[in-house]
Amino acid sequence: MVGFVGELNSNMKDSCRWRRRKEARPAEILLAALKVFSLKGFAATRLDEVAKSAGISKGTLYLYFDSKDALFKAVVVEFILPQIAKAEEQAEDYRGSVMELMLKLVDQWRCNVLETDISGIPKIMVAEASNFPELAQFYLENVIQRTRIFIEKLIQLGIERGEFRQCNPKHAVRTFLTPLVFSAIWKNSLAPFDEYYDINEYLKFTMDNFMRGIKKD
Amino acid sequence: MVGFVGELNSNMKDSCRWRRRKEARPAEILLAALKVFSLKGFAATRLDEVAKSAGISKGTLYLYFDSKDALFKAVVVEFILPQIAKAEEQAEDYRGSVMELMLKLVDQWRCNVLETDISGIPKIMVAEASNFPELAQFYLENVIQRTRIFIEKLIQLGIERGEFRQCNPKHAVRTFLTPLVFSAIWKNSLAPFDEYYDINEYLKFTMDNFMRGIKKD
Amino acid sequence: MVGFVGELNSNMKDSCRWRRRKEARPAEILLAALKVFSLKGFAATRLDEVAKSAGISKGTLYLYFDSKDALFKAVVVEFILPQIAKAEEQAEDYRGSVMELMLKLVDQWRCNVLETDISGIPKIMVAEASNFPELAQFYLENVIQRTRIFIEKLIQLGIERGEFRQCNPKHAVRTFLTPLVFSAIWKNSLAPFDEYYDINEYLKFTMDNFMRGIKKD
Amino acid sequence: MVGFVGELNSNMKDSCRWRRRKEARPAEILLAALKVFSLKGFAATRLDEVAKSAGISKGTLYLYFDSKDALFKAVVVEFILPQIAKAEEQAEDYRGSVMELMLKLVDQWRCNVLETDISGIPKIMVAEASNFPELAQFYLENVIQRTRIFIEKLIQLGIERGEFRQCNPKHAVRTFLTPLVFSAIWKNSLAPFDEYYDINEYLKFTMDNFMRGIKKD
DNA sequence: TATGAATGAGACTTCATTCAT
DNA sequence: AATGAATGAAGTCTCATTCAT
Repeated sequence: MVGFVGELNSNMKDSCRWRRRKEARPAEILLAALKVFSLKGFAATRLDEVAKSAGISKGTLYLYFDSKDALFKAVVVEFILPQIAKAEEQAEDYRGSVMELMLKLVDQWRCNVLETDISGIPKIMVAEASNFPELAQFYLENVIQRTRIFIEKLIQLGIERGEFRQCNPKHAVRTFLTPLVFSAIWKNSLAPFDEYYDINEYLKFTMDNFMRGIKKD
Repeated sequence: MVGFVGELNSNMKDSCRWRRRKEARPAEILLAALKVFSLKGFAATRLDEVAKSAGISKGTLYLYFDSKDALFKAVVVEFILPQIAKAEEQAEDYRGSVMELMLKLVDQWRCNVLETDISGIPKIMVAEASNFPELAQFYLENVIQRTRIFIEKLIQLGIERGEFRQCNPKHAVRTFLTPLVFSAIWKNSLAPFDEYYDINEYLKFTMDNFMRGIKKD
Repeated sequence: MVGFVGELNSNMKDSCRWRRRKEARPAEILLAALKVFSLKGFAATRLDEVAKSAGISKGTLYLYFDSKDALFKAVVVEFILPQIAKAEEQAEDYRGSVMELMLKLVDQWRCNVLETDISGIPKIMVAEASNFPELAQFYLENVIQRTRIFIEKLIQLGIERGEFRQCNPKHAVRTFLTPLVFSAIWKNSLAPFDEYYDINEYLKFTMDNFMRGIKKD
Repeated sequence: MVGFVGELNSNMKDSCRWRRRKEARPAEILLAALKVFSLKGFAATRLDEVAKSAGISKGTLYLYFDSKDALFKAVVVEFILPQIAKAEEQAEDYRGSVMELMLKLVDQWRCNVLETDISGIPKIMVAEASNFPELAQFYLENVIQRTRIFIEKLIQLGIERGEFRQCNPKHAVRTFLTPLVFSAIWKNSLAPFDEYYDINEYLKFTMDNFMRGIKKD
């Protein structure tokens, strides 16, 4: 439930609260911070709450992060970069049609991001971009653009192979990515107030419709 | 005068919480507040700044709005409801294919929302939903669900008329709306940091691809 | 007792606490701050205490001064510069021997600085110089060096007129000023713990001995 | 071992408050603390910095000193008392004129105090007196007054021997000591920001002028 | 109606002190 | 004896809100 960071803690029982845990602390703090930032946004997040949620005192936060700003940036940077890397790896040795690969990537993304706390990051980036310009810049360059380039190549390949119709890949990329990002944002904002809706079904439909629209013939 | 909004709230507890205090409409205040909230988010918005931007003193704000919360809610409610009404009107007397109507609605929405300050509202709703549960509830019921139902009927009609293939309209609605909402969110968050990109072209492509995917054959 | 700043308040009774006093506030705050800084030093001074001593709330301090640092600097700058100007004026139209003038200046200094709260400033400058390098720089240039140059000219004149023996004025200046500055420092540090001692008598003796040592023959 | 200091405190309440906890002398700690306290003042001194400067961990400080207060007091007491004793010894067997002895003492003081880190102590005493009343009391009794009495006897002797003119020794003592103490204070406060100035020359001049003023004829 | 000076609760942050190792 | 991670009290500073004018 806590995603990949949780693994670091999995062999630690609550009983060892008294243990020195310098190694594990940052990951625990980041996880707690991700949760609270995702829920409340940057300004409304109280460091007290993050600390309590991480099982430490407020002062201890400052042993690991210089400031609330630094913690926020670390949350974004530390959680998101491994996801990009992981996605790129998955694509590397793929054999098969571009369409199949793209659907597979959607599935990976669903498992690794959408269904974990990491899904909170797009929302906090979107909400706080103008308050953290350098972070926004960083995110754009290292996450957004990197992803766009990666997907654009696939679409280009699909066009060349005759899987996809002739079209502007720049638009196609964004059309493909929008439902993914949006479902993460929605899940962490209004979905809890909305009636139940199976996001899997949505992704399936949306992607199917995307492929119907973009495939040749 | 106030009744319009009041009616919509009639099924909410404490409904008059974000009603304006005075009859005179401080449109400048709401406009200024919309701008600042859209840019900074709720918590990072300073009432000082809103007041200055509206050309009044901070104290005067309190003649019209009970609190920062109330101002925020008023911004959302006052700007967004007329948009829904306007969209519904436009559909009413339409003669022509469903597809044409839907594309026309996209265009209307682009002019009336995306290219105005109103486009800031989806972002602030998404960012602050969990900090304003009643507002989230209100927004969902009066904006999101109302829009969904409206569009769902169109899609249903399209299917019945044989314009669209047989499919689950619930998913189709969300697939259709996602690019609209997302482009508004993006414009008010990361777009200013992104390279230039013509959002019109994006909407055209996305909607075209949506229609290619959903049309019969 | 409060010195020249007090005059600004002299026509205001306590009863008008409820009055707007934007004009008078800064002077009141500076006076209170001077007292507390003089007593406790910079770091040990609590803004709560300054505020209470000035009869205002903690937040009000920030309407007039950006930070504790800014308040501290303002205290030094605002109180000390007028003293320098006043001293220079007094010297301007003097007719008489240099020795008489210098003794008169000592007397003026005693009345205007030593016996007022302003005497606290040399101590706080000395104590905090290394924590406020720019302030130290400012103080040296605008207070210390200006005073030295002023006195050096007098001594030079005394030598030329044959009142004083041939000597290095650079050293004579410092020899003359040291007891003045030191008595201000002492009064605001260890004197309260010391046995009673008439500082007037000290100044008289010290200056008399200085003049005995420096006069011709 | 500890007795030496202990005896001096025997007439003070709570005298052992600033005694070292262990017998082993952490001379490095006191030296490091002297430096940092002299530079920054009491409150602005971080125990982290003292520890680092002494090459130990922050926790280790507490093996030797009960608190920051205790460390501060120990610094003052441990460094200053031996200086007094040393000065008194030097005077003991002196054969020659009082004037010569006094100038010799100035020279000793210059070597042993002014040119060492011990010169920082007068500044920190002056800066922190009111925050450490008992320490101020102790310093006055065991350093200031002891020195005054010592010098007063010399001056008295000088008057009796006809070296000095008839004058009030109480004032003469302070006039003699002021330049010494002040030069130590200055060196550790504003001097680093001031233009270069040879403090030796100053002392020579000042003492020469003092003697010119006080000698018979 | 409009102002803006004043407030004070509440947040971030620091750092002396503790204590399990 | 020595460490350094952890704590939490206390301070600076912010800003929504009030209220006398």
